[in-house]
Amino acid sequence: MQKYEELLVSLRKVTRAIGLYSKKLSKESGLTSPQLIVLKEIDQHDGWMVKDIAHSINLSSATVTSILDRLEARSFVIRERSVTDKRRVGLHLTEQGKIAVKDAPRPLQAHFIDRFEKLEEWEQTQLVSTMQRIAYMMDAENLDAAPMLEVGVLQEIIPTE
Amino acid sequence: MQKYEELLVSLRKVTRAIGLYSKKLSKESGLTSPQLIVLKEIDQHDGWMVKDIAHSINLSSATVTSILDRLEARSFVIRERSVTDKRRVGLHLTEQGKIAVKDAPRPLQAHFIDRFEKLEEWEQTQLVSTMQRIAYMMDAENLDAAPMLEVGVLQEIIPTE
DNA sequence: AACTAATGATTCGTATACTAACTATTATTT
DNA sequence: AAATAATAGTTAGTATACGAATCATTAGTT
Repeated sequence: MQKYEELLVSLRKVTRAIGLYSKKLSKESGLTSPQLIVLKEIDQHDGWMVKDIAHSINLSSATVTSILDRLEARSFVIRERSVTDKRRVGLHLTEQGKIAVKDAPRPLQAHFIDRFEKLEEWEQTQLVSTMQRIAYMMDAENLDAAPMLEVGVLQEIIPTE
Repeated sequence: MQKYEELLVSLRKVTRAIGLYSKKLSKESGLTSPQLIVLKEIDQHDGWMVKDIAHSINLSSATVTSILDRLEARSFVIRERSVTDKRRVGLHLTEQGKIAVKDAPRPLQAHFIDRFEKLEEWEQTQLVSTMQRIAYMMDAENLDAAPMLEVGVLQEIIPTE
Protein backbone atom coordinates (compact mmCIF):
# COMPACT_ATOMS: atom_id res chain seq x y z
CA MET A 1 0.00 0.00 0.00
CA GLN A 2 1.24 3.43 -0.97
CA LYS A 3 1.99 5.86 1.84
CA TYR A 4 -0.60 8.34 0.64
CA GLU A 5 -3.12 5.53 0.66
CA GLU A 6 -2.36 4.91 4.32
CA LEU A 7 -2.94 8.59 4.85
CA LEU A 8 -6.29 8.24 3.11
CA VAL A 9 -7.28 5.29 5.28
CA SER A 10 -6.53 7.02 8.55
CA LEU A 11 -8.26 10.12 7.31
CA ARG A 12 -11.25 7.96 6.56
CA LYS A 13 -11.12 6.60 10.10
CA VAL A 14 -11.10 10.08 11.52
CA THR A 15 -14.02 11.35 9.45
CA ARG A 16 -15.89 8.19 10.30
CA ALA A 17 -15.27 8.65 14.01
CA ILE A 18 -16.55 12.20 13.72
CA GLY A 19 -19.62 11.03 11.84
CA LEU A 20 -20.39 8.30 14.32
CA TYR A 21 -20.05 10.73 17.18
CA SER A 22 -22.41 13.08 15.38
CA LYS A 23 -25.02 10.31 15.26
CA LYS A 24 -24.55 9.60 18.93
CA LEU A 25 -24.78 13.30 19.74
CA SER A 26 -27.97 13.50 17.76
CA LYS A 27 -29.59 10.74 19.77
CA GLU A 28 -28.56 12.19 23.10
CA SER A 29 -28.94 15.91 22.56
CA GLY A 30 -31.13 16.06 19.47
CA LEU A 31 -28.50 17.92 17.46
CA THR A 32 -25.95 16.59 14.98
CA SER A 33 -22.43 18.03 14.89
CA PRO A 34 -22.98 20.14 11.77
CA GLN A 35 -26.18 21.52 13.27
CA LEU A 36 -24.35 22.33 16.49
CA ILE A 37 -21.50 23.98 14.64
CA VAL A 38 -23.92 26.14 12.66
CA LEU A 39 -25.75 27.12 15.84
CA LYS A 40 -22.49 28.05 17.56
CA GLU A 41 -21.46 30.12 14.60
CA ILE A 42 -24.71 32.06 14.59
CA ASP A 43 -24.43 32.49 18.34
CA GLN A 44 -21.05 34.12 17.91
CA HIS A 45 -22.02 36.19 14.89
CA ASP A 46 -25.63 37.23 15.20
CA GLY A 47 -27.02 38.51 11.93
CA TRP A 48 -24.48 36.86 9.66
CA MET A 49 -25.67 35.72 6.25
CA VAL A 50 -25.85 32.15 5.00
CA LYS A 51 -22.80 32.81 2.86
CA ASP A 52 -20.74 33.99 5.84
CA ILE A 53 -21.54 30.92 7.86
CA ALA A 54 -20.87 28.61 4.94
CA HIS A 55 -17.50 30.20 4.33
CA SER A 56 -16.40 30.24 7.93
CA ILE A 57 -17.09 26.56 8.50
CA ASN A 58 -16.10 25.39 5.02
CA LEU A 59 -19.43 24.18 3.72
CA SER A 60 -21.34 25.10 0.58
CA SER A 61 -24.31 27.44 0.85
CA ALA A 62 -26.56 24.64 -0.33
CA THR A 63 -25.51 22.46 2.58
CA VAL A 64 -25.96 25.23 5.11
CA THR A 65 -29.40 25.98 3.69
CA SER A 66 -30.52 22.42 4.29
CA ILE A 67 -29.11 22.41 7.82
CA LEU A 68 -30.88 25.71 8.47
CA ASP A 69 -34.16 24.24 7.21
CA ARG A 70 -34.07 21.71 10.02
CA LEU A 71 -32.90 24.20 12.63
CA GLU A 72 -35.62 26.64 11.65
CA ALA A 73 -38.31 23.96 11.61
CA ARG A 74 -37.40 23.19 15.19
CA SER A 75 -37.37 26.89 16.14
CA PHE A 76 -33.71 27.20 16.99
CA VAL A 77 -33.03 29.73 14.28
CA ILE A 78 -34.81 32.63 12.60
CA ARG A 79 -34.20 33.69 9.03
CA GLU A 80 -34.66 37.40 8.54
CA ARG A 81 -34.74 38.77 5.02
CA SER A 82 -32.87 42.06 4.82
CA VAL A 83 -34.96 45.12 3.95
CA THR A 84 -32.17 47.11 2.34
CA ASP A 85 -31.02 44.18 0.20
CA LYS A 86 -33.66 41.56 -0.25
CA ARG A 87 -31.23 38.92 -1.47
CA ARG A 88 -29.64 38.67 1.93
CA VAL A 89 -30.89 36.53 4.78
CA GLY A 90 -29.71 37.37 8.27
CA LEU A 91 -29.52 34.56 10.79
CA HIS A 92 -30.47 34.75 14.45
CA LEU A 93 -30.91 32.35 17.33
CA THR A 94 -34.20 32.04 19.15
CA GLU A 95 -34.22 31.74 22.94
CA GLN A 96 -34.51 28.00 22.46
CA GLY A 97 -31.54 28.07 20.13
CA LYS A 98 -29.45 29.92 22.71
CA ILE A 99 -30.36 27.37 25.34
CA ALA A 100 -29.52 24.53 23.00
CA VAL A 101 -26.06 25.97 22.32
CA LYS A 102 -25.43 26.48 26.01
CA ASP A 103 -26.46 22.96 26.95
CA ALA A 104 -24.90 21.18 24.01
CA PRO A 105 -21.82 19.00 24.41
CA ARG A 106 -18.72 19.72 22.41
CA PRO A 107 -18.62 18.74 18.74
CA LEU A 108 -15.92 16.13 19.27
CA GLN A 109 -15.79 13.19 21.61
CA ALA A 110 -14.97 14.24 25.14
CA HIS A 111 -12.61 11.28 25.07
CA PHE A 112 -10.64 12.78 22.22
CA ILE A 113 -10.57 16.26 23.71
CA ASP A 114 -9.35 14.89 27.04
CA ARG A 115 -6.55 13.04 25.36
CA PHE A 116 -5.72 15.97 23.17
CA GLU A 117 -5.55 18.40 26.05
CA LYS A 118 -3.34 16.09 28.04
CA LEU A 119 -0.68 16.42 25.37
CA GLU A 120 2.17 18.85 25.72
CA GLU A 121 1.54 22.25 24.21
CA TRP A 122 4.09 21.67 21.45
CA GLU A 123 2.53 18.34 20.61
CA GLN A 124 -0.90 19.90 20.21
CA THR A 125 0.59 22.56 17.99
CA GLN A 126 2.32 19.90 15.97
CA LEU A 127 -0.88 17.92 15.42
CA VAL A 128 -2.77 21.01 14.36
CA SER A 129 -0.07 22.29 12.05
CA THR A 130 0.38 18.91 10.41
CA MET A 131 -3.34 18.80 9.78
CA GLN A 132 -3.25 22.32 8.38
CA ARG A 133 -0.35 21.34 6.22
CA ILE A 134 -2.26 18.43 4.73
CA ALA A 135 -5.22 20.73 4.16
CA TYR A 136 -2.94 23.17 2.43
CA MET A 137 -1.41 20.51 0.23
CA MET A 138 -4.82 19.32 -0.80
CA ASP A 139 -6.39 22.50 -1.99
CA ALA A 140 -3.48 24.47 -3.23
CA GLU A 141 -5.37 25.10 -6.47
CA ASN A 142 -8.06 26.96 -4.60
CA LEU A 143 -8.01 30.51 -3.41
CA ASP A 144 -8.65 29.29 0.10
CA ALA A 145 -5.02 28.33 0.34
CA ALA A 146 -3.65 31.82 0.69
CA PRO A 147 -4.81 32.63 4.24
CA MET A 148 -3.28 29.35 5.42
CA LEU A 149 0.13 30.86 4.88
CA GLU A 150 -0.44 33.17 7.79
CA VAL A 151 0.06 30.30 10.15
CA GLY A 152 3.60 30.68 11.36
CA VAL A 153 4.76 27.10 11.38
CA LEU A 154 3.78 26.52 7.80
CA GLN A 155 6.12 29.16 6.53
CA GLU A 156 9.05 27.20 7.82
CA ILE A 157 7.85 23.90 6.48
CA ILE A 158 6.37 24.54 3.09
CA PRO A 159 8.89 25.27 0.40
CA THR A 160 8.08 28.32 -1.70
CA GLU A 161 7.81 27.26 -5.29
CA MET B 1 -10.73 29.43 19.09
CA GLN B 2 -9.72 26.27 20.90
CA LYS B 3 -6.83 24.30 19.43
CA TYR B 4 -8.95 21.22 18.89
CA GLU B 5 -11.41 23.41 17.03
CA GLU B 6 -8.65 24.48 14.68
CA LEU B 7 -7.94 20.81 14.19
CA LEU B 8 -11.59 20.29 13.34
CA VAL B 9 -11.56 23.12 10.82
CA SER B 10 -8.53 21.86 8.94
CA LEU B 11 -9.94 18.35 9.03
CA ARG B 12 -13.09 19.74 7.51
CA LYS B 13 -11.03 21.38 4.80
CA VAL B 14 -9.33 18.13 4.01
CA THR B 15 -12.51 16.08 3.83
CA ARG B 16 -14.03 18.78 1.70
CA ALA B 17 -11.09 18.78 -0.69
CA ILE B 18 -11.43 15.01 -0.98
CA GLY B 19 -15.16 15.30 -1.63
CA LEU B 20 -14.72 17.97 -4.26
CA TYR B 21 -12.10 15.91 -6.00
CA SER B 22 -14.44 12.95 -5.93
CA LYS B 23 -17.05 15.02 -7.76
CA LYS B 24 -14.50 16.13 -10.31
CA LEU B 25 -13.33 12.55 -10.77
CA SER B 26 -16.88 11.47 -11.31
CA LYS B 27 -17.38 13.97 -14.10
CA GLU B 28 -14.17 13.06 -15.84
CA SER B 29 -13.93 9.32 -15.37
CA GLY B 30 -17.49 8.42 -14.40
CA LEU B 31 -16.43 7.05 -11.02
CA THR B 32 -16.49 8.70 -7.61
CA SER B 33 -13.65 8.10 -5.15
CA PRO B 34 -15.57 5.65 -2.96
CA GLN B 35 -16.62 3.71 -6.05
CA LEU B 36 -13.04 3.62 -7.25
CA ILE B 37 -11.77 2.50 -3.88
CA VAL B 38 -14.32 -0.32 -3.75
CA LEU B 39 -13.37 -1.41 -7.27
CA LYS B 40 -9.68 -1.42 -6.39
CA GLU B 41 -10.33 -3.45 -3.30
CA ILE B 42 -12.28 -6.08 -5.24
CA ASP B 43 -9.56 -6.10 -7.88
CA GLN B 44 -7.01 -6.94 -5.24
CA HIS B 45 -9.16 -9.44 -3.39
CA ASP B 46 -11.34 -11.26 -5.87
CA GLY B 47 -14.17 -13.12 -4.18
CA TRP B 48 -14.19 -11.13 -0.96
CA MET B 49 -17.51 -10.61 0.78
CA VAL B 50 -19.28 -7.31 1.31
CA LYS B 51 -18.29 -7.44 4.95
CA ASP B 52 -14.60 -7.83 4.14
CA ILE B 53 -14.59 -4.86 1.83
CA ALA B 54 -16.53 -2.73 4.29
CA HIS B 55 -14.10 -3.56 7.06
CA SER B 56 -10.96 -3.02 5.04
CA ILE B 57 -11.96 0.45 3.87
CA ASN B 58 -13.76 1.50 7.04
CA LEU B 59 -17.32 1.81 5.76
CA SER B 60 -20.53 0.21 6.98
CA SER B 61 -21.96 -2.72 5.04
CA ALA B 62 -25.00 -0.63 4.22
CA THR B 63 -22.86 2.00 2.54
CA VAL B 64 -20.91 -0.57 0.57
CA THR B 65 -24.17 -2.19 -0.52
CA SER B 66 -25.40 1.06 -2.00
CA ILE B 67 -22.09 1.69 -3.75
CA LEU B 68 -22.20 -1.86 -5.13
CA ASP B 69 -25.72 -1.30 -6.42
CA ARG B 70 -24.43 1.42 -8.69
CA LEU B 71 -21.33 -0.48 -9.71
CA GLU B 72 -23.37 -3.57 -10.53
CA ALA B 73 -25.97 -1.60 -12.46
CA ARG B 74 -23.15 -0.33 -14.65
CA SER B 75 -21.68 -3.82 -15.04
CA PHE B 76 -18.40 -3.19 -13.29
CA VAL B 77 -19.07 -5.75 -10.58
CA ILE B 78 -20.78 -9.12 -10.23
CA ARG B 79 -22.39 -10.32 -7.03
CA GLU B 80 -22.18 -14.07 -6.65
CA ARG B 81 -24.19 -15.75 -3.92
CA SER B 82 -22.21 -18.53 -2.28
CA VAL B 83 -23.57 -22.06 -2.74
CA THR B 84 -22.17 -23.47 0.48
CA ASP B 85 -23.39 -20.54 2.59
CA LYS B 86 -26.21 -18.67 0.98
CA ARG B 87 -25.85 -15.68 3.27
CA ARG B 88 -22.53 -14.79 1.72
CA VAL B 89 -22.08 -12.72 -1.42
CA GLY B 90 -18.76 -12.95 -3.23
CA LEU B 91 -17.64 -9.95 -5.25
CA HIS B 92 -15.92 -10.01 -8.63
CA LEU B 93 -14.95 -7.52 -11.29
CA THR B 94 -16.22 -7.82 -14.84
CA GLU B 95 -13.86 -7.20 -17.74
CA GLN B 96 -15.25 -3.68 -17.87
CA GLY B 97 -14.57 -3.28 -14.18
CA LYS B 98 -10.97 -4.36 -14.63
CA ILE B 99 -10.52 -1.88 -17.44
CA ALA B 100 -12.07 0.87 -15.35
CA VAL B 101 -9.66 0.21 -12.49
CA LYS B 102 -6.70 0.18 -14.83
CA ASP B 103 -7.65 3.42 -16.52
CA ALA B 104 -8.84 5.28 -13.45
CA PRO B 105 -6.86 8.13 -11.97
CA ARG B 106 -5.72 7.97 -8.38
CA PRO B 107 -8.22 8.61 -5.59
CA LEU B 108 -6.50 11.79 -4.49
CA GLN B 109 -5.56 14.88 -6.43
CA ALA B 110 -2.47 14.35 -8.54
CA HIS B 111 -1.43 17.72 -7.20
CA PHE B 112 -1.47 16.47 -3.65
CA ILE B 113 0.29 13.23 -4.45
CA ASP B 114 3.02 15.07 -6.33
CA ARG B 115 3.59 17.36 -3.41
CA PHE B 116 3.44 14.51 -0.97
CA GLU B 117 5.93 12.41 -2.86
CA LYS B 118 8.33 15.30 -3.13
CA LEU B 119 8.64 15.37 0.63
CA GLU B 120 11.49 13.64 2.41
CA GLU B 121 10.79 10.07 3.43
CA TRP B 122 10.73 10.98 7.13
CA GLU B 123 8.33 13.82 6.47
CA GLN B 124 5.90 11.53 4.71
CA THR B 125 6.13 9.10 7.58
CA GLN B 126 5.52 11.91 9.99
CA LEU B 127 2.39 13.08 8.18
CA VAL B 128 1.00 9.57 8.03
CA SER B 129 1.76 8.75 11.64
CA THR B 130 0.29 12.01 12.90
CA MET B 131 -2.87 11.22 10.97
CA GLN B 132 -2.92 7.72 12.40
CA ARG B 133 -2.40 9.10 15.81
CA ILE B 134 -5.38 11.40 15.52
CA ALA B 135 -7.43 8.48 14.23
CA TYR B 136 -6.30 6.44 17.20
CA MET B 137 -7.17 9.17 19.65
CA MET B 138 -10.61 9.51 18.16
CA ASP B 139 -11.83 5.98 18.28
CA ALA B 140 -10.03 4.54 21.24
CA GLU B 141 -13.36 3.24 22.53
CA ASN B 142 -13.77 1.05 19.48
CA LEU B 143 -12.23 -2.30 18.81
CA ASP B 144 -10.74 -0.89 15.64
CA ALA B 145 -8.09 0.79 17.71
CA ALA B 146 -6.10 -2.34 18.47
CA PRO B 147 -4.62 -3.03 15.01
CA MET B 148 -3.39 0.55 14.88
CA LEU B 149 -0.85 -0.30 17.53
CA GLU B 150 1.02 -2.45 15.08
CA VAL B 151 2.33 0.65 13.40
CA GLY B 152 5.81 1.09 14.76
CA VAL B 153 5.94 4.82 15.23
CA LEU B 154 2.81 4.92 17.32
CA GLN B 155 4.30 2.72 19.98
CA GLU B 156 6.87 5.35 20.70
CA ILE B 157 4.42 8.20 20.73
CA ILE B 158 1.32 7.00 22.45
CA PRO B 159 1.65 6.56 26.18
CA THR B 160 0.30 3.28 27.51
CA GLU B 161 -2.34 4.01 30.05
C1' DA C 1 -33.19 54.12 -18.98
C1' DA C 2 -32.37 49.49 -20.71
C1' DC C 3 -29.45 45.62 -20.92
C1' DT C 4 -26.17 42.74 -18.79
C1' DA C 5 -23.52 40.90 -15.11
C1' DA C 6 -23.03 39.59 -10.53
C1' DT C 7 -24.73 38.16 -6.06
C1' DG C 8 -27.36 35.51 -2.40
C1' DA C 9 -30.32 32.03 -1.32
C1' DT C 10 -32.90 28.17 -2.59
C1' DT C 11 -34.30 23.98 -5.18
C1' DC C 12 -33.12 19.76 -7.64
C1' DG C 13 -30.78 15.63 -8.44
C1' DT C 14 -27.27 12.52 -6.96
C1' DA C 15 -24.01 10.12 -3.91
C1' DT C 16 -22.24 9.16 0.60
C1' DA C 17 -22.90 7.39 5.13
C1' DC C 18 -25.03 5.89 9.16
C1' DT C 19 -28.35 2.98 12.38
C1' DA C 20 -32.17 0.19 12.95
C1' DA C 21 -35.19 -3.03 11.21
C1' DC C 22 -35.84 -6.92 8.28
C1' DT C 23 -34.99 -11.37 5.59
C1' DA C 24 -32.66 -15.38 4.92
C1' DT C 25 -29.62 -18.60 6.36
C1' DT C 26 -26.48 -21.07 9.38
C1' DA C 27 -24.75 -22.24 14.03
C1' DT C 28 -25.58 -23.20 18.79
C1' DT C 29 -28.23 -24.50 22.82
C1' DT C 30 -31.33 -26.85 25.27
C1' DA D 1 -35.30 -32.06 16.92
C1' DA D 2 -36.99 -27.49 18.20
C1' DA D 3 -36.00 -23.10 19.88
C1' DT D 4 -32.64 -19.53 20.09
C1' DA D 5 -28.77 -16.92 18.76
C1' DA D 6 -25.66 -15.24 15.47
C1' DT D 7 -24.33 -13.82 10.87
C1' DA D 8 -24.59 -11.64 6.07
C1' DG D 9 -26.72 -8.73 3.27
C1' DT D 10 -30.37 -5.62 2.08
C1' DT D 11 -33.93 -2.08 2.80
C1' DA D 12 -35.90 2.07 4.95
C1' DG D 13 -35.33 6.39 6.84
C1' DT D 14 -32.56 10.42 7.81
C1' DA D 15 -28.78 13.80 7.42
C1' DT D 16 -24.79 15.47 5.15
C1' DA D 17 -22.71 17.41 1.13
C1' DC D 18 -22.02 18.90 -3.45
C1' DG D 19 -22.67 21.37 -8.27
C1' DA D 20 -25.81 23.12 -11.43
C1' DA D 21 -29.88 25.39 -12.35
C1' DT D 22 -33.19 28.78 -10.85
C1' DC D 23 -35.21 32.99 -8.89
C1' DA D 24 -35.07 37.44 -7.16
C1' DT D 25 -32.60 41.33 -6.52
C1' DT D 26 -28.88 44.58 -6.96
C1' DA D 27 -24.85 46.53 -9.33
C1' DG D 28 -22.55 47.89 -13.35
C1' DT D 29 -22.39 49.11 -18.50
C1' DT D 30 -23.48 51.12 -22.44
